[in-house]
Amino acid sequence: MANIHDVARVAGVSISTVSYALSGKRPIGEKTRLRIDQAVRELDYMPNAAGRMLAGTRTRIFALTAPLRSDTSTPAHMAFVLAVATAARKYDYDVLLLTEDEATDGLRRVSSSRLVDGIIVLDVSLNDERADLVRSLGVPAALIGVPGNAEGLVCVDLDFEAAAALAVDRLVDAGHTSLALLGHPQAVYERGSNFPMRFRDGFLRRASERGVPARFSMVENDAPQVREALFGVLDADPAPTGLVVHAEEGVHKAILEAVAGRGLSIPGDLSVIAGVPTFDTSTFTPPLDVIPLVPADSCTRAVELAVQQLDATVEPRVELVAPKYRDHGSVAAPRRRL
Amino acid sequence: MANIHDVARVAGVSISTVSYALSGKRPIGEKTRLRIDQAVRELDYMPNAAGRMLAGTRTRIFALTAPLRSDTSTPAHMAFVLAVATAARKYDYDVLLLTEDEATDGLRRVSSSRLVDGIIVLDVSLNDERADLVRSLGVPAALIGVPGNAEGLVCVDLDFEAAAALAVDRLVDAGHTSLALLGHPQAVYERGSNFPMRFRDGFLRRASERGVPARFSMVENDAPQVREALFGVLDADPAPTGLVVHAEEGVHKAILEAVAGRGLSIPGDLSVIAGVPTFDTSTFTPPLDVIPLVPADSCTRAVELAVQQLDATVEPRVELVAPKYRDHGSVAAPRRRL
DNA sequence: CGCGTCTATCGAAACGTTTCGACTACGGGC
DNA sequence: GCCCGTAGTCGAAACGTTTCGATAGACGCG
Repeated sequence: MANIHDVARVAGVSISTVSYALSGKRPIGEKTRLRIDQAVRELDYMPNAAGRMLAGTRTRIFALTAPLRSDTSTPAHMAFVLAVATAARKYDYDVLLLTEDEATDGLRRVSSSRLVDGIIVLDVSLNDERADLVRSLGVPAALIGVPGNAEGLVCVDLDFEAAAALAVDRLVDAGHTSLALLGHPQAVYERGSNFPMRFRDGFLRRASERGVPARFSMVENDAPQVREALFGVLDADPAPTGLVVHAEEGVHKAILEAVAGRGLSIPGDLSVIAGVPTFDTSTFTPPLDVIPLVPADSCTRAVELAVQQLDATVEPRVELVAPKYRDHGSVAAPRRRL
Repeated sequence: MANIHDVARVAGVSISTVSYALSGKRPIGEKTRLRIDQAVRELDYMPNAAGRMLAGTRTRIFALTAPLRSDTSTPAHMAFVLAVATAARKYDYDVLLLTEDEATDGLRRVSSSRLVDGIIVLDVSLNDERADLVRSLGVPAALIGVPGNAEGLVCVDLDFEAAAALAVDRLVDAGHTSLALLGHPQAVYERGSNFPMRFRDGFLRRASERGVPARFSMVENDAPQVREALFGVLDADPAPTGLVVHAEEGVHKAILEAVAGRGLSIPGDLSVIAGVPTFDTSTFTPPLDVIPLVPADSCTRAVELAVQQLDATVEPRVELVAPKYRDHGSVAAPRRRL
């Protein structure tokens, strides 16, 4: 495998000239550069990563810590991992994957051995020990999600409260006077991530601000229980005519089936909005209006912030990404009460 | 950040002594080692990864290439990624994640810059360009899955044909005389991975060997269509009393619902076996007998084989992992024909 | 007492870059 | 004619390890 000395010899220059020609950090004569380019191609030269890391002060690697356990990993997790990896490549960074059982030890290891230049933290929970660790390590880092104590940290996340509020506004603006939110299974609210709560709180607060009665119900991820929960909600008084769903893909499908099974039409009898899913609701029958959670949005920004920390100090902050509404025709004015 | 020179100075020895003390590659005097250990703790020393890579000939990093696109990533993919990362750590290896759109370029990049010691290839498809690339790179590698042309490659995979045959045997041994397989959506068989076909072929072949009529039907991932496909199969003549399902989790659930909805009991009216899922079927209602696909099995072995290639030549091979059957009571003798 | 054989340790080279400082040659401004 | 700045190039140091070969002392043995 060719190294920089080989290239220098073939091109008839010194190695520093080769280095500068490749990095462009100093001007190089036209024909010299051509000879060097030629030699590089001829030898199929590619700089050795270890040499580079050692001499430069960058490894061009980020650690990505995702609390992945095979039992709790949804397709959404994967989408985030993917989005981080893709965003990192845009800055010529690679991604080293750390798993759940290595969460803190792994972070400690790769950062104090200087294997990585920074850390991206995924799926941050309210009481996340990785948040404290990152703070104490003092390494460039960006969290995707907001921990209980975000002091001194750089965090990025979708504005879940605003997303829920946006859903409420849409429904109320369309004329609905009674709303409901079907949420994740109870376990999700108890352990871990705080975004389901933020969505729920945003929903209830805005409904109250708008003076509209609203109920919230948690739903297990299982078709019969979905149906039961849905019917329970729809039979309330006053019966909700606007529904927001914040749940897994399977639950959405089960809800649509149950709605159809009950002889209700969307949006004729019931207006429905899907809240912050990572999957595509436009292929559902019927397609659902949606306020999507786009992993690429938060992840790109997080990587960007991590990169900035490499040669400048970045003020700690919580950046909330504004939600967007996508209309697919599942919201309409409520049918007149008889 | 302390380096090996600092440790040497504090311990009052030379750096080579420190290195040998830490690696254990040469004998070190008792009290010298104690002084070194003490210095290491005192300074919180951790060897610099880049220096190590450069001097040693190992980077202690594997590349993991997974053809992940956010649109096609199932929880199963994640389970494999996870299993590889976990297995790698057992050998003190870290995992660098390469994504779909970087598949070949990324592999080329990380291997010719010597950033990784080897490559683990996930979710190999029949006509996988990564297989050819790995062959031509001549880098230690292990594929999980079997490409069309496996020549010169080290591959590991579950023995899907044997798994299907095992399912057939169980049902036939229990007395069933007509079987059916509900498989993945058609698209899965057309594009990509070959394991669904291998499972299907194993099923049909063993059924034919056992002289039992068997039908195969592809099922879209959508509850109404699942029901339709199921009923279509059950209404065949002779009506199958033994059913094998090779599909996503949601499809399994939809099938169980549809079976119940039709007033059929498991295993009273219908015996059901789940074929090579990565999810847990013991919590279904009713729990299903299963021949599980355990990501950790193949992944651990693949990592092991990659590690072996680092300092020995490993003969190219396709290693098929033997399937195991787990009984949860969803198979019984068929009810007597009236 | 001299020799070989250990054990424990050291010094120095090597890994492959990047980057700093120095040098030459050249052109322009005064 | 001198001074300065700039383009283009080179040599050497530095990054932090691992590992080879050498050396010094201890020990047993003839």
